[in-house]
Amino acid sequence: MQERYEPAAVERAAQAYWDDNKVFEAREDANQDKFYCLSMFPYPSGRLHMGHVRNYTIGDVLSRFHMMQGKSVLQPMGWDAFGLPAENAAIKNGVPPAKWTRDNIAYMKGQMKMLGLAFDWSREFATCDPPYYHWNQWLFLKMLEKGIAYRKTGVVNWDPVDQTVLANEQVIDGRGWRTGAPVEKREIPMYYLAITKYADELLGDLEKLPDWPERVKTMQANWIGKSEGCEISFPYAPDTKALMGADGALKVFTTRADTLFGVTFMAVAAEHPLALAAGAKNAQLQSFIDECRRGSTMEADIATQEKKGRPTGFHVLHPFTGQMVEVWVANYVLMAYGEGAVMGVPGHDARDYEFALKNKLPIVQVVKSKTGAYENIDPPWQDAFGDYGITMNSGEFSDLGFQQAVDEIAAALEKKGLGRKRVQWRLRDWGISRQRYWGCPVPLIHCAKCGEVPVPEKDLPVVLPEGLVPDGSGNPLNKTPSFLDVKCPTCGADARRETDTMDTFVDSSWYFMRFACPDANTMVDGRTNYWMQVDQYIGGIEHAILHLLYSRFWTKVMRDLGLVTVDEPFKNLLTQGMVLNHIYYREPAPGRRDYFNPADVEVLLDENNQRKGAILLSDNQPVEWDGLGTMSKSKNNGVDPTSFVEQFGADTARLFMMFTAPPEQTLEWSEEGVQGSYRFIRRLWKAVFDQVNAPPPADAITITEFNKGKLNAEQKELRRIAHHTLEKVTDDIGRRRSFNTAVASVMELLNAVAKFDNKPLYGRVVAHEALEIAVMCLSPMIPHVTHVLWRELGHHNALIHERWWKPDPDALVQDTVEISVQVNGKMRARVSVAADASQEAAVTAALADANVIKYMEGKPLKFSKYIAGRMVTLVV
RNA sequence: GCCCCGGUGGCGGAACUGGUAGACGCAACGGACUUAAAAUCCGUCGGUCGCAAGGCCAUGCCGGUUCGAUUCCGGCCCGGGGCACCA
Repeated sequence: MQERYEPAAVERAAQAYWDDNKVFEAREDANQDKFYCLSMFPYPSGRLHMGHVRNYTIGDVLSRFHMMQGKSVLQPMGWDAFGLPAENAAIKNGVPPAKWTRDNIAYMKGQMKMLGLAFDWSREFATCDPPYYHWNQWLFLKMLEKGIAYRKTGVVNWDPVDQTVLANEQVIDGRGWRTGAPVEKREIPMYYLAITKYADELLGDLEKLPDWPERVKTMQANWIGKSEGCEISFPYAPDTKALMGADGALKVFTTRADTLFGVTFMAVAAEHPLALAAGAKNAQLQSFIDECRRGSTMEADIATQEKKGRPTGFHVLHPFTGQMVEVWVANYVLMAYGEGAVMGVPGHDARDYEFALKNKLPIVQVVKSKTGAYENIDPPWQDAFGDYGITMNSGEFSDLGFQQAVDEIAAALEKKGLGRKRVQWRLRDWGISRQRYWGCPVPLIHCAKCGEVPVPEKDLPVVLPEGLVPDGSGNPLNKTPSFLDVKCPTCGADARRETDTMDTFVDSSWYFMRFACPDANTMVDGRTNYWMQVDQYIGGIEHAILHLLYSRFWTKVMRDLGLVTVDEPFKNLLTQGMVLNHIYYREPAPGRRDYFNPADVEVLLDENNQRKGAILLSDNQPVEWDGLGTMSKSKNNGVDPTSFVEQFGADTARLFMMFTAPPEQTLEWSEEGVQGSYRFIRRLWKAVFDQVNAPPPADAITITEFNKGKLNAEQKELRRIAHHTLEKVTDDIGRRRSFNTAVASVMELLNAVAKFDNKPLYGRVVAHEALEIAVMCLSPMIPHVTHVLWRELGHHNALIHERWWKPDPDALVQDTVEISVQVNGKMRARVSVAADASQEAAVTAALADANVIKYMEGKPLKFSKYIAGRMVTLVV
């Protein structure tokens, strides 16, 4: 064994062994437990960033750990290959998206291989491969048959200069990113998937996911947003009857029917039919409606914009009092939620209150608090009273609690035919049409005679032509006759192919099922039922809602079509935190910033070890610090995985990421931390080197039942630490997924080995066993170096093929334990008691301590408790 | 604006079910080795009072529950993620 740790040689040797022996090719084996471990597949953006490395390392640690538990492990990798950046690159460089994407995949795959990840590459695919997206199209047609996929209009961002639809991220301050033209909202026909049909199940089945983070489930539940409330109809007043040309009513949905008597106005969205009809008769109102139609479609923008409204001049009637209530158009009412109209109750809703104050509308109090606050205050008071309380000023419905008021009002409305209780979901159906080239084609044909005709199954997949180069002005498929021109499958006449492609979330909604059977000539096969569910899914918290919800929905649709047996795709979910680095810059001119990579900057500390500034190493001149941010090209604070591995090796990168922060938290990059991880691996290498290169021990015998009892106290203690470490690491990786504490405990073990005297009889055997445990425990995190060290410790079997050891119960027993003693909640002493001491014995020992006696001040004991192995608490 | 999460020494973090706050690592400081540097090894390391034993303060801020709160409850401040066409 050589004394020096050389990561490049070690990693080459270990990777060669794994490749040559196809160690990570997964096999379906009915006699073994299976473990399907999946990291979210990447978008092939060009190069791996450290966030990817972190994500895949977490998955790799778990995969290797479960392999060593004797499970049949599947850890696949693929590419989420359709999407906007490829089109942007094409616009910039004139390269077809397909070529750009496939080049990126080749480069990033090389980077992944360098990291020694235990991927089964035989199952790799990209979502832009026709044999994959074939089944997007096939399932879309099945959904069309079932009525889950359907057509309706939807609102998009429209760039009037480029005559093209823009993604939200292409809208900058309300203007098109390329043209600078003010963006308009435009309604166009689109295809939708009826995810709302599954709203109840998607909400209820969150209970079937005990191993998901609570916060993700909460976010999903709030997103689905089940509200129980009332639908209420406000009949048209005569003026509105005349406008709309018929009897009718303005429908609203509310969760606060108890405030119905507080209605002082109605508000409808700019797209509401009543608004459109009124606008046609009133130029001023029409210009306000036009103003609302400009600007962003994003909810965050709508919710933060100034609340504006205009009266329509038309009225509806209150369902109980018959009073005339004026209808307003307001920019904060969303057409997509509920009925696109709300009743305005300024006394008891914060947004309505703000709106009423601004527009000088009356405010009426109809609920008072149970405690007396907000009782009969002359409006306008300082704020809306939004809490539940007791109704007042509500005719026959006064003096009721919230639930009773809602129940009685709903019943009365139902009798009049003007309302009923119902459930409203916040969740909206999923619009999947994209007016873009680089995506999966929607398999439909438009025929002048037959209308919209599905592409027959035998003609699937509809293959996307790969050589086109978008130029930013619309979808190039619309200029490609070879794609566009097609015969109608029904009547044979000339017809036109649909040019919309699918949202890329479709591609990622079932890729995890295809990894089970990437070569199948059906969508999925029996192997999918073998591998599903994904036992462990790992990815960024930014996917907590959309991707995970769409995948759950898609899985349920496939289940209902009889394609799979599972109804939830991901058993256990880990949402990993982001990787941050420091940001440094100089401002050579106002508004212009030059950013510097943290690797080229030295931090200056003051006498208290506090950061006082930083200088650029190349010129020793100061640079400004702008805090921490995600690694990005624009801030020049990225760390390139390839050059990192060349310098330190993959194991150091992996160890640093696993040790520095728990997986769910953000991770701050630190050059010193990297050095620390590298140093630890060198220490481990040196410890094994010292062990195997010392002269052969006279006591080269294993720890057996026979001689365990002959160990001295120090040897027993090292064995206890070693087996305790094994126990803790097994639990930390297997149950808690707490990799940083697992590493920390092995560090403690190695510290103990360093202090250990291996000269006496059995000493070297005990040290050898401790090092074997350290190497095994670290192997999921740093697989290359441990692969080599395991061999050096005398094992013929490769470490990845070893079964994970179980701690020796004999090694773990302790005769006495140190416990703490609290008097009246304050720590006062530590005493030693037998490990199996009773409460009585422990309390007696505690009461004998001098410091305890001092703080008891001779007072009688009122209460005592022994928390086994930890502490005694005494109250006087 | 709405939903969710987080805040602990100079720094990253630990404390798993309400029971020893600061494991492990980094930085810093002192020492050994060295012609020297690097590397390595040994030691100190929240604040404060004390010769010491030991005491007091301290987990973003304010308040509460409890024998006991980083942990539970209420209110606030700050930072981050998501908001449906970035993926």
